Amino acid sequence: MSLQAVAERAKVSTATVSRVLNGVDVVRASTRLRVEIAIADLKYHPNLHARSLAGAVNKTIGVIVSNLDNPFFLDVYRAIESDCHASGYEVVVANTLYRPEQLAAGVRMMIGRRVAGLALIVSEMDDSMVRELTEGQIPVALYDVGVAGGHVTKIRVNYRRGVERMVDYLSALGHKDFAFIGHHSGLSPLNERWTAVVECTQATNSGITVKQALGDDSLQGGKNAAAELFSAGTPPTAIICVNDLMAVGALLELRERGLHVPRDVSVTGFDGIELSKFCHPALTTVNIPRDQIGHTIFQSLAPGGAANQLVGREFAITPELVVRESTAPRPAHGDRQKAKDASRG
Amino acid sequence: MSLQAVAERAKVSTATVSRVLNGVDVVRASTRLRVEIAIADLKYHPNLHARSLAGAVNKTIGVIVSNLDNPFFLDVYRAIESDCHASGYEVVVANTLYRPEQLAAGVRMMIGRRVAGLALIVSEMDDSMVRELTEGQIPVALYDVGVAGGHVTKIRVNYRRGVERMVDYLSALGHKDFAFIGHHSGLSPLNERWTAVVECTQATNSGITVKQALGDDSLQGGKNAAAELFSAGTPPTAIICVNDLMAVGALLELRERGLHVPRDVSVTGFDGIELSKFCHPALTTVNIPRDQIGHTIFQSLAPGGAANQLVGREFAITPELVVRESTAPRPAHGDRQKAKDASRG
DNA sequence: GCGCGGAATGCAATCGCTTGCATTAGTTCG
DNA sequence: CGAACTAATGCAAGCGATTGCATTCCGCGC
Repeated sequence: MSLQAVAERAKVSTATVSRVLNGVDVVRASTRLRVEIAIADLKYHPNLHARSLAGAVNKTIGVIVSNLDNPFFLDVYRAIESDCHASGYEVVVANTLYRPEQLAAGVRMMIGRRVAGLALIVSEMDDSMVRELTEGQIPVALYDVGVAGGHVTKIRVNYRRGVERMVDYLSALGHKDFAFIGHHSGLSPLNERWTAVVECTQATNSGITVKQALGDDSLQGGKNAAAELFSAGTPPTAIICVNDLMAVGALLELRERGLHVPRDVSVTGFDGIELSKFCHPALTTVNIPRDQIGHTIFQSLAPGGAANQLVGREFAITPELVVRESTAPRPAHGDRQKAKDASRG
Repeated sequence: MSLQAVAERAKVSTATVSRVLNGVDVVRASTRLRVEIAIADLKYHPNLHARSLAGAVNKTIGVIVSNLDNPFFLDVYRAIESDCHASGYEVVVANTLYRPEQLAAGVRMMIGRRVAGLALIVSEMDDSMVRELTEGQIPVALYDVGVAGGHVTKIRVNYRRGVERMVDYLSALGHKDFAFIGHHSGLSPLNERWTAVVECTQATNSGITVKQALGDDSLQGGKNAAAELFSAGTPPTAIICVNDLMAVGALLELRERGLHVPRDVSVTGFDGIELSKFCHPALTTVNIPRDQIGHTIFQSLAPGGAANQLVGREFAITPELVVRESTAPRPAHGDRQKAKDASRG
C-alpha cells in the first residue's frame, strides 16, 4: 500500500511510480502501463500526508465558520468550496459554534495542516487571534473583523448601512416601538449590530424605543427571543432580527401568540438566505451577497490569476434592502391592543 | 518553524521537544519549561502531516454526504462532529452534490488522508464503490446502502415502513389523488422511496392514483416540482414529499397558487428537520432520528469502548409519523374545484 | 562495431515528526 | 567516594512521498 510496494510489483523505482502518479510526462508508455496496472492491482492510494510533507504544492484551503447550521455560513462556504473544486483545491471546514476556544483549535489545526490559505468567517475573533494571524505567514481572509494588509484580505459588510435602510424603512411605515433580536451580544461584531440599531433609531429624533432580546443563533433561539419580547413591557410593533434564521424562528412564536405578521407586527431579517423567501410570510430582509463573499475569499486566497490584485486589500460590501411580505405600516392604536393581549399569553 | 528549530532554541533534542508536545510525562519540569518557551517564542505549530506520517495514531474521521444544504445531512454531520470533538477526533467532510464522481473523489481523498474511519451518508453509491470500500481496510459506516459485515457497519432506515404509515394515514383521511415529490430518481435509494410510495398506495385496493414530480433537493426544487404537479392532469389532494426541505418548497408554490394547506391540499415531509416545525403550516412528517444516526456512526467508527459491539453490525431504524398541521381530510368535491382552477395558474 | 546523445530510469536526500534503544545525568547508599 | 539504579535526554531509523542529479538504455550515424 505504499509507493514502494507498487514499485516492486511494477519492477521499477519509486521515482518512476511517482512520476506516473503525477503525470510527469517522461515515462515510456509501456512502463507507465505496467505501473498503472500495479496501482490498480494493489488498490493503491497515495498517502496525502507523505505527499505534502515531501513538498508537493499544498492545494488545500481552510475555512472556519461560526455556525454551519445557519445557512448564511453554509452559503459562503459552498461558494468557496465550489471555486476550490473548480481549481483543484480541497477545502477543510471547521465549525466553532461561536466558541473562542474552538476557533483557536480550528486555527491551530489549519496551520498544522499547512493550508495554502485560511478563511475566517467568524464573529468570535479577539484581538490576539487577529494579531497572531496577521503576524503569521499564510494568506488569510477575514470577514467583518481585523484589518487588511500584507497577506490578509478583509471583507467588510457595511451593516450599519443595512440597518439604516431597515430602520428608515420601518420608521417611514410609522413604527415607534422597535425590538431587536440578536445572539451572542458579548462578541463585538454582534454587539456592533445592536449598537447600530440603537444609534439609527435614536438618530431619527422621534421618540422611538428599542429593546433587545437574545437567543441562540437558531430557529428556536429566534422563537425564544421573540417570546421574551412579549413577556413584559410594551410589545414592539417592529422586530428587527439580526439574521433571517432567527427571524423565521420569531415568526413562529408570533403565530403561536395569535399575532399576525405583518398586520400586527412587522418582522425583518438580515442576510437574504433562501429560506427568507420560502417562509411565510416571506421576510423583508437585507441581502448580503454570500456568493460574492465566497468568490472574493477564494480569489484572495488562491495564488495565481487575479489573486495579486486582491490579496491584502479590503472589500466593502453594501447590503441591499429587500422588501417582502413581513413588514407593513404600524397598526392603529386600537389594533395594537391585540399585541398587548398576546403579551399575557 | 520545525521541531528542529525549537530544539535548537531550547538546547535539547527534537525527541525531547516531541515529548513535551505530546505530553509524554518523563521530561523534567525545568526542561519542559524551556521547551515551552521556545515553542511560544517561535510560534511553532507542529506539522500534522509529518505527525501522521510518523505514525501517530490517526484521530481523524471522514464524513461524506450528498448535500450539506439539506439540514438532514447537516444534522447527522453535526452529531458526528460533536462526538468526535468530545473524544479528541477531528472530522473532515466532503459534499458530493449527488454526483458519483465527486463521491469517488471524496473517497479517494479520505483514503489518502488515512482517516481512522469513513462515514458515507450518500445516495449515489454504486455497487462497485460499495465493493471497493468493503474490500478496503478502514472501518466504514454506510447509510442506507450496502451490507454490514467485517469492518463495515450499516445503518438502515425502514423507509417503506415510514411511507406505509404516511400513506395509511392519508388514506384514512380519504385522499385518493396522491402525488410524490422527489429528486434524483436515477439513484437507487431514492428510486426505492418512490417505489415504496407506489406499492403502498396500490396495496390499499381503493382506486388510488399517484404521480411523481422531480426537482432538485432544495427548497426551490420542491417548489418547481409542486408547480409541475399542478400544470397538467388531475391535481392531487395529498402530496408526499421525499423530504422536509422539498416539502417546504412545495408549500410556497401552493401558497402562490392560492391553495390552502391543508384545507385544499395535504402536504407531508420526511426527516423531521427542525424547519419542518417552523414552517407554516408545520409539516406532518416522518421523523428520522438524525442524532442517533450520527452517534451510532461515530461509535462504530471510533475504536475503543462500545465500538466492538457495533462495528460490522447493521442497525435498523424505524421512523415515526409526526402529525402536525399540513394534513387534513380530503376536501369535498366542490372544494376540490379550487385546485383545478389553480392548475391553470 | 563503436561512440554519441537524448530519453528513461534509478539513487538517495529531504520533508517534520515519533519512538525504541542507547547514553548520560542525578540520586541514593554502602 | 564510587557503585548501582533510575530518571532524563539524545540518537537515529523509519513513515511515504517528491525530485535533482547520476546513470543506464536505445537507436543512429559513421
